[in-house]
Amino acid sequence: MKTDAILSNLKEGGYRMTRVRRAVVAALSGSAVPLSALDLKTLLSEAAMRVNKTTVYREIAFLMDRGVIHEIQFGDGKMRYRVCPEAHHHHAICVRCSRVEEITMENDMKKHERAIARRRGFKVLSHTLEFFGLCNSCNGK
Amino acid sequence: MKTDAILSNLKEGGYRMTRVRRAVVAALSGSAVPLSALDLKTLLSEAAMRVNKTTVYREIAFLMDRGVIHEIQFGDGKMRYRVCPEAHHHHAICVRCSRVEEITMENDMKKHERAIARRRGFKVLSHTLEFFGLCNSCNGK
DNA sequence: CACCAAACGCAACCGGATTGCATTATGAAG
DNA sequence: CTTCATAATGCAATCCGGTTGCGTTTGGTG
Repeated sequence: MKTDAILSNLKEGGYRMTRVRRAVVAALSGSAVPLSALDLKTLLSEAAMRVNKTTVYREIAFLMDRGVIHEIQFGDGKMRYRVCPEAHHHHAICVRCSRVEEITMENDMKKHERAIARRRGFKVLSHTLEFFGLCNSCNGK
Repeated sequence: MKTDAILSNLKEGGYRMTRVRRAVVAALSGSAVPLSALDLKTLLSEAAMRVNKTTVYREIAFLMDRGVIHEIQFGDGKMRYRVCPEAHHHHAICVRCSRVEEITMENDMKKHERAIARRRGFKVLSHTLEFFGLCNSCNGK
């Protein structure tokens, strides 16, 4: 589990180690699926930890600012969060179980971005790419 | 302008032609940038048409159900809508002027989807891909 | 232990979107 | 032209994810 690595990094950065911070980082780094703010609050509550939703949102903002986590849009109006991977990548999101697989295709995307710049003078600064479908274990059920 | 074509299609489908429907379709098919529900309400109001926001939302749902328009996520918490193009495509969204250009790269995407299916058994049902950056006229300013 | 900023809790608030219900108006049938 | 069913509309209340202002608590250092 990379929870400890994240926490010690933050500690070295001079940030405080609070119960909420520990719990949020642990929940996010231990989850196979991206979590929404409410998901996090529910998880912590189930662990007998009383937390205010504002605190959850502020902890999310804190971790986002430090590049520890990033957000994913599922398209249902709720932001989901998960710990940042090493390199930029995309997601294959299972519409049944919500599990997320990471897809790397940066070489191809770079190629496309260059083509867009060349053909229409549009300078790409960022992009979002998500695949929705059925994961290996959900497919066929 | 394809407003008339859309409206006559709906009419043939047996749907009523109301002032709001006419105005919403005209606004969407005449706009270079995707419009939010509030954008639509404001536009209609400026055309001296008094409309309730609920009606706007319901008209959007109606047009979505019939495949006349589709929604785009800018990532700012507001859905935007625009008339469906003939073929599936993606967007290059200018972060300065919000203008949207259509990008077609379905052959490549199909290739990627097949690769994802082959390599990890993930069956892709749909995908979203948006490029954010500076359009030709905004770039360099 | 004392201190101060970071972190927290609470309540009120915001804005996009939805719902229930009563009312209006479209378009077809007579 | 009138009648009529129902699609469409308006209104008010509500939901829900997320934010803000402010007073209080707490982590961790001196």
